[in-house]
Amino acid sequence: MVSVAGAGTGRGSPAVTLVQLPSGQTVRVQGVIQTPQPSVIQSPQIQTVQVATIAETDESAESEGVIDSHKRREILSRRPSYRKILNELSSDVPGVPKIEEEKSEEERTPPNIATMAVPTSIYQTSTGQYIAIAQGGAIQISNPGSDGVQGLQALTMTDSGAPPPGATIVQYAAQSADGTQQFFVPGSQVLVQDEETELAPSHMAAATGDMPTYQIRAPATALPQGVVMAASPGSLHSPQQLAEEATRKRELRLMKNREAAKECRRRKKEYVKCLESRVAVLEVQNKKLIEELETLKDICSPKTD
DNA sequence: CGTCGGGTGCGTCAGACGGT
DNA sequence: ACCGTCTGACGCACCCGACG
Repeated sequence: MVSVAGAGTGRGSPAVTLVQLPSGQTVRVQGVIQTPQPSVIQSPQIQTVQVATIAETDESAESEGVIDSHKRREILSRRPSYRKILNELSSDVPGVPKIEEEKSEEERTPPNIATMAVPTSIYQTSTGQYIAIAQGGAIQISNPGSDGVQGLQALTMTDSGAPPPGATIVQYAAQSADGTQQFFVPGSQVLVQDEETELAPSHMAAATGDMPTYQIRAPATALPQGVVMAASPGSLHSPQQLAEEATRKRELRLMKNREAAKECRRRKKEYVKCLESRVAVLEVQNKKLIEELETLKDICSPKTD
């Protein structure tokens, strides 16, 4: 699980130990005695761990009477942000990767767009994705909430044999297909029909490799079923329109929350991995401390027969 | 082969939290 | 105060190995 390779353990020079973590990551661990920190227990790195384990230390805190009930309640009710905790960990431990801060849409869009061939139009979908249509007709989708690898998806335009009147089929390889997606393009609409969802009502994300079909339609008189045009509140009149607007808002909220939940789970997994790595590192440190303590004991109190 | 239990991922809801 | 985001909790579906 964790392999340790000693390197430069000579006295007087900083002892460096290479620790092979389960994830394959190699971490350099310095000899603790040479480091300025007086005690491992008082290491500032522990503070961030305490944030996540406060609930478990509730009993001891109560027995000590150090924290009054109000304060404790306030602390207990505060949920940890995996990003914050991990970033605090990262600032303490250089080897720990940071979770990238979410950038504002204005900030994170340009790098993706910059790699494109001067798009003539950039649109945002109802799922938060950005769609850029270049002058050559190429369509690229950038997913602001995803990794860089997934962030840019290339669409391929295909002229099938007999497309529906006024429709162009656009295909792209999606990393995950989560239900029907809709996005709106002024002058034309794009309807994503997730065949996986339609044919098999399974919600599992095993649709990797499936090819949802985009249909770009001209703003015809009748909208395709399932497509809801974004309407400004001022243009709503009838109760039916209000209900549709409420439904649309709810769908949008659910969609965003769905994505947020995915992202949260991803961060949580990353956070747990980080903690496991720290456990591995601290175990190695602890082992080395014990060994050094034994060595010092031998030096200070040689055996006398 | 059918069943059971554990593990995992997903969607949704509710509530806390932070920004405006 | 309002709104968007984040995250714990819950229920559900699916997968997989163990077991009879």
